[in-house]
Amino acid sequence: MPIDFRCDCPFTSSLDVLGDKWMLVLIKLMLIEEKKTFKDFTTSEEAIATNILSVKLKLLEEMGLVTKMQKPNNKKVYYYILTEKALDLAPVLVELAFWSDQHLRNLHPTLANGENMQLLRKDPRAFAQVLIDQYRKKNAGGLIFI
Amino acid sequence: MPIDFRCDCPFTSSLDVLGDKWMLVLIKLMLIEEKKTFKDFTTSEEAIATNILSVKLKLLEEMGLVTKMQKPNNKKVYYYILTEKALDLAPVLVELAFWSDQHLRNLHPTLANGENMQLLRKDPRAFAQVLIDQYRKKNAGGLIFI
DNA sequence: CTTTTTACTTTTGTTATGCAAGCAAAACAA
DNA sequence: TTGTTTTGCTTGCATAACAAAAGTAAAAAG
Repeated sequence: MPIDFRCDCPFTSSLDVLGDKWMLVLIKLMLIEEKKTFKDFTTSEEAIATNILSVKLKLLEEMGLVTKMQKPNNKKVYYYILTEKALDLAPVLVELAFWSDQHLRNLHPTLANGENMQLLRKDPRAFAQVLIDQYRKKNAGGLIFI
Repeated sequence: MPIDFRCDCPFTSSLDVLGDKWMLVLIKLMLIEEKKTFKDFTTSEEAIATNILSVKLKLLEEMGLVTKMQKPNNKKVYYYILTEKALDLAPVLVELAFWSDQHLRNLHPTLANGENMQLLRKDPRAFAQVLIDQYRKKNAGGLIFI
C-alpha cells in the first residue's frame, strides 16, 4: 500500500517514511554492521521481533530502499541489499550519531566511543562517504547476480 | 521516566529518543514554522491530536530539547522554545529534507518546492546554520524572561 | 459578570508492536 | 535415503502506543 503523506513538507514527508522505531535502525544494521540475511537481523543487539522484521523488510523493499536477492547456491536464504536511495541516507544517520555523541552521553553513559566515533567527530561528511564506499565495495560481488 | 536505550549504538540511541512519528516534526514546527504555543501546534498542517501533543511536549521538555516559559503578561499561555540541544538537530532535519527532495518526488508529486529548497540543495550545511541563526534571533527577546 | 481562549485531561476506540508458537521449504547429516 | 536442523516467514494473542472527540478548569477579553 502507498504511504499516506501528512502534508507537502519535505521534513515531515521523510518522517512519514522513516519516522518510526525501526526503519533507520535496519538501514544502519545493513550499512554499518554488515547484516544481510533475515537471521543476521534477528541476532542484532537491538533485538527486533521476527514478525516486525518481516513487515519492515517488506516496507523497505516497497519503498525501494532495499533489494531482496537469493544467496548464490542457496534457494532459501536471501540477501537484503541497500539501494542507492538508501545509501543517500548515510548523512542522516551520521548526523544522528553526531548528535548522540554530543548530547546523549549524560543520559546514556555506556554509549559506544570507539575509533569510528573519532572519525565521525573529526569530519562527519567524510565519515558518511567512507560508509557508503565501504558498503559498495563489500557488495559489488553480490550485485553481479541481480 | 527515563528513556530505555536498546543498546550502546549512537545511531540507535538517537532513534530511541527521536525515532517516532512526532518528535522531529515538532522540532521542525518550532525551528522553521515559528510555532511556539500549544495552539500554534494544533493548527499545523500535520494535524497532531491534542493529547499526543501534550505528551510529546512533556517528553521534549524532559529530554532537555524544549524550555517551557510563560508568555509575558499572560498567565495561561506558554511558549515552547527550542534549547541549544535541539538546535543541534538542524543538520539532521536538513539532511532528511535533502533526501526527500532527491527521492520522494516520484511518490509524492506535490512535495514543496519553494525558494528554501533551492538554498537547501545548494548548500545543506549553510541552510542548517541559517535556520539556527534565524531561530536564535527571533527568540532572543523571549529568552530574557527565563 | 459572561464569553472566549487556552492548555490540557478523559474517554473510547484503533493501530502498532511484540512474544511465542507454528510451518513449509531447503540444507545438512547419517 | 531419511530424519534433523536451519531458514524465512506467518499466525494467534496480549499489550502498548496512538488518535479522534469530548470535557474541564482557569485565565483573559469584552
